[in-house]
Amino acid sequence: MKKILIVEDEPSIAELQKDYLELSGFDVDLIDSGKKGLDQALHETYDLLILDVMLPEINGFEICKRVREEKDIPILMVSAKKEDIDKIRGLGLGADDYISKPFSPSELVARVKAHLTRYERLSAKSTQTNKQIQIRGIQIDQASRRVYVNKHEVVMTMKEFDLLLFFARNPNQVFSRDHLFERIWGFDSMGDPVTVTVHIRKLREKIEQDPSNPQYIETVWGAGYRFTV
Amino acid sequence: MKKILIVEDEPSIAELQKDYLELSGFDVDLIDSGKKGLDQALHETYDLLILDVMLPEINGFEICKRVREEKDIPILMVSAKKEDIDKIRGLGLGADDYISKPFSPSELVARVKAHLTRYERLSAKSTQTNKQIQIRGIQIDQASRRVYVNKHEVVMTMKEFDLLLFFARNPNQVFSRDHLFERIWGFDSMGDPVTVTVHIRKLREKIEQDPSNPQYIETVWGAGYRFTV
DNA sequence: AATAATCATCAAATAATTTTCAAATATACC
DNA sequence: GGTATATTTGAAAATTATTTGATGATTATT
Repeated sequence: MKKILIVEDEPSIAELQKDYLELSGFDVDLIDSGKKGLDQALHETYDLLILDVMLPEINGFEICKRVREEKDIPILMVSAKKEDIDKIRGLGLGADDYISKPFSPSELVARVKAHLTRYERLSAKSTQTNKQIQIRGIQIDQASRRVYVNKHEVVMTMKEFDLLLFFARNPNQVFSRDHLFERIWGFDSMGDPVTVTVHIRKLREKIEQDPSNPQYIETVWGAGYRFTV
Repeated sequence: MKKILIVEDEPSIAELQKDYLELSGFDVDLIDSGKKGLDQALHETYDLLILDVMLPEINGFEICKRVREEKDIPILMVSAKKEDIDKIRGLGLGADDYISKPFSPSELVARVKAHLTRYERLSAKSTQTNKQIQIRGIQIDQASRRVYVNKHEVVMTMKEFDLLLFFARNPNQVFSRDHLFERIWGFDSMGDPVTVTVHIRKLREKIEQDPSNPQYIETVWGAGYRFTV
């Protein structure tokens, strides 16, 4: 869950922001003074910062600049004054975005989400991990089409891989030979579904400890096969 | 000088954008069709992209998605429709910002500047490494287009270099011949994807110890090729 | 304009996968 | 327990994909 810090001294606005962001599933902290806000931002870990420009003690510009020196998180500035907006733009403060008051709460939420998404994209190459399927001792990397059984790589042929992937994506369901043939081979493919059997065997030889006693791909008599989790 | 690509089919708007951005010191290219725009965006180097959503042939969403898969530059989407704006937000396209028509030119310039600044800030750390790719025994210097295998320079032709660079940027992923052909040769390029094969071989002859037993660019039967790290 | 380098095309050779088939084995039902 | 039905298995045949070398076309360089 993403943590957001809001530094805003006007209670009504602060509460409005907090409510909407929490409703969208964020973990929100609220602070009403610039001094405390800066301290909190520097010493706690947040994923995003929302700063009001006009604040007691230390203003939003100053906080932005100071935080930016140390932290690399998205910072959104909020202000009612047009001059402020220009200042945010012009001055190289390192703010990521600005929102002018009055703003619609949904606009705020949209911006927050956009910045968090972008930040994730730029910082971590998280794209790699979401293509991985891990089921019991079997790990499937879709992008590289590699399969590991108990951490050891097992080289699969195309049909074997497709079959395994299909099972892994639909575990604990029984599929008939005909059904599997349609799904993996294509519904307009000519040929005989019995060929599925042979591939099941090949697959078992590669992933099962004892292929005649399968622990992953089980035979369901009269119905088909099931990848058991 | 920062290079910007605008993909916009309405000449009056396109010219307006171009004029203002050039006045602000940017180097601007203008393209009026989605297909050509995507091709240009993928094969030239730009610092920022401005995409109209409604375009002939290929729309802005599609371009955004495809460019994002390869390039890590700010993308601004432009649209008149409110539904589009919502779509840009909602769909995880990877757009960095959206601008609704009609827009003030100064607003556009401000946004462009903001995104370029932010992007520079974020990539500042990795800037050195950005131009150099080092994978196992292979070092690629993008700026000079030089390749070193085990510290020894290997001279590459254009296609060989492009192919290697693409693989190096996307390691451990299987790409089909068709996919590679689209990416390296351009998606609207006529010709046959089998030509990829020949270049793969040439590349292997240059970077592999034993080209018939490749350690870097592996053949994944029935699926394509994979640059293994 | 000549030369060199690169790129595209093709067909033969090779390699790997997929399919087929029949015998063997297992399961369900009477 | 016996029979019909379903599944497994092994090996060979058929198919499909990839590699390779040679050749002509294109492009850049001198």
